[in-house]
Amino acid sequence: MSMTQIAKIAGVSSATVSRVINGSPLVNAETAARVREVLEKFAFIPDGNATALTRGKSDIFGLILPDLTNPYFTDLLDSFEAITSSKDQDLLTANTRFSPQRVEACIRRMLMRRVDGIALVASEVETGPFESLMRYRVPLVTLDRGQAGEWVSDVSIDFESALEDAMRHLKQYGHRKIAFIGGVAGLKTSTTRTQAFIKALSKNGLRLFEEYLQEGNYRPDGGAAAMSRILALRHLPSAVVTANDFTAVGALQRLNELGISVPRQMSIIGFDDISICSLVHPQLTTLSVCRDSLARLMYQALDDGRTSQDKRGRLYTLKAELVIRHSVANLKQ
Amino acid sequence: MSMTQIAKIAGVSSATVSRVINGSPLVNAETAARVREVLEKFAFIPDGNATALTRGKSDIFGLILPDLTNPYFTDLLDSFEAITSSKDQDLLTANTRFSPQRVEACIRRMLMRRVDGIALVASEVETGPFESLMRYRVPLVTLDRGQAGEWVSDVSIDFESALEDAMRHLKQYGHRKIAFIGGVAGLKTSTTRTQAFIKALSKNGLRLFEEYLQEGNYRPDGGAAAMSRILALRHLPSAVVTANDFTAVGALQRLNELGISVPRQMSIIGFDDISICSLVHPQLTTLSVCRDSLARLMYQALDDGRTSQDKRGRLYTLKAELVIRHSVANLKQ
DNA sequence: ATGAAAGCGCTAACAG
DNA sequence: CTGTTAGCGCTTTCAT
Repeated sequence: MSMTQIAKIAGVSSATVSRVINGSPLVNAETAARVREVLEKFAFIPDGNATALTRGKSDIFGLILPDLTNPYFTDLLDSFEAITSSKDQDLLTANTRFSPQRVEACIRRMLMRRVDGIALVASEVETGPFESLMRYRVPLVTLDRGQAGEWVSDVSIDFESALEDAMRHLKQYGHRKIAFIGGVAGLKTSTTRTQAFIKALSKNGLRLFEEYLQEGNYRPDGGAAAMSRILALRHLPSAVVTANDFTAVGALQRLNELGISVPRQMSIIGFDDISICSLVHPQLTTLSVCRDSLARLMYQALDDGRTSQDKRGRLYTLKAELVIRHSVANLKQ
Repeated sequence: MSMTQIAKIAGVSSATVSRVINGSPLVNAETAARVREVLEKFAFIPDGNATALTRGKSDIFGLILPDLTNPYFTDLLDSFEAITSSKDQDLLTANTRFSPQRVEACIRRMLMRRVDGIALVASEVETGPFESLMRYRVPLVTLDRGQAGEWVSDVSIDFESALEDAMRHLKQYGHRKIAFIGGVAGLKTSTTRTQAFIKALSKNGLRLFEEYLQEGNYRPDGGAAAMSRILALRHLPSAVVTANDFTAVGALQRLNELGISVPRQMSIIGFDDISICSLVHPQLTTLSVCRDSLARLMYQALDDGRTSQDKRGRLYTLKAELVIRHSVANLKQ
């Protein structure tokens, strides 16, 4: 069933049908009613491909995520989908599983669909793809890259100030020896977080112990492994801060396995505030990143890029907030 | 940049360019090479909307999920995406958040995109939408509805045999008083699971206590609330089985909060085997549903519907497997 | 207020 | 092997 057929049946032209469907005001009320009747009778659904073809835009957005196993990202998806679907737009989702090749592949697929914008959350990607993307003039927004460019915006979490808050909290509670489990060494996001940790330490006049800087992989197993390494150290820290909650949960699990009491014998602070934080025992103190705000910012960046005549991408920053639960001990009591 | 332009530059017709792009064998190697050169030079990406329009199919699949907060569903998404992207197909994701209205809305959007198939995981939906869908002849596959029809297949988890395994396990360990936390009353999937539990009890010669049948909501808070209700009972069960892991995790959390030791004072068995199961303490014994198999089955059902001339949908069943971890006590020791 | 017609970018007969 | 051509279904001037 096509618009032309509907038109024929309703005794009008396809142009009129199109106008009715798109709510154009320049259609006689009676005609419109008649058309609508036919439309309903045949439960007509216009072909979006044709629409996209003529309009040159698709009302589809693309979201590229690195790990659908991590609630942080699926929460982001959740929030992002809520926005697009509320605007009657579609969402193309892709998962790179940390593979740069897959990033290329799905960007290409999205470009084929002529998406109206791409939200790229794949920190492992170098600048290469972006430059090649520019020629297609698709609004792009990235997460935690900390740099913008033509057609590409970025929203970054303010790790520094968040980690400062965490350090202050730990310091107040009497912690002096604090370890950090980061992400995969080499990735830019990992460096950012580790540097932020180091800076936060010094800002609070806390000493940095090299062996307290451990590498993780943003996943629980990495957190568990790093925790084991920390526990093997001659001098144990009293608290561990992690690059993300998923890591923290893994660390906690290892501690639980070994019968080491949290927070009595070891304190933990995570990052993100994924729902598991309040599902595990003890509930995890963490630095909360609001995924709704994140999604809103990213969507807005994309939308701005589409709407405004200005091609320049912007830099957005989002604060994380310390959420105190039960994984940090007060050593001063 | 369009195919016609590429054609002009390469000094051929757009048909030839099309052939080159689609790897048609009937193109002279030299011509092909020349075209490819131009294609590369301009980093040409064909317009998928035009392709979809002419071909009448889009190479897009739709996946409709009820709750992106539940790892069970995002795992399914993960697996499903792996399949589609490996075939260079796109995936439109939608989240209904348990709202039937949103189901309608996103089905409509997917129909507009002329998706090649829809995987609908939204148990709360009545048959209505399906019948109206049939007229569009889009392959559809549902989860846990247990019925097929024209153009709609279904893959269902075999709750009965899974729960029988669970009951046998509990019985062997000396459990006699077993509670069940189900889903939202009224939903078909909930009834299915509760009935399966009841049947499994009787198959194992175990007695059913009406007050041990508690309602949940498939989410942790529902599990926690139900657990509280169970704990308020005069005669406590020694074990609790839940309709899904998310519920079990909530129940466990409540138990942990109250200082009730699992499994010493209360045993738990979940359903699904989401990753949190091995992240919480103690690690949860559960009935594992392989999401990869699930996704593969659903995809296959969709693909069959597309390929085969036979319009009939099929019924698929997937077994769940008991995974023994540390949340069930052996009362006989 | 409505229709005719051109065209979006691509594919697939059909010719040659 | 390659080009011509006729659409696919919709939107959008431009007339009327």
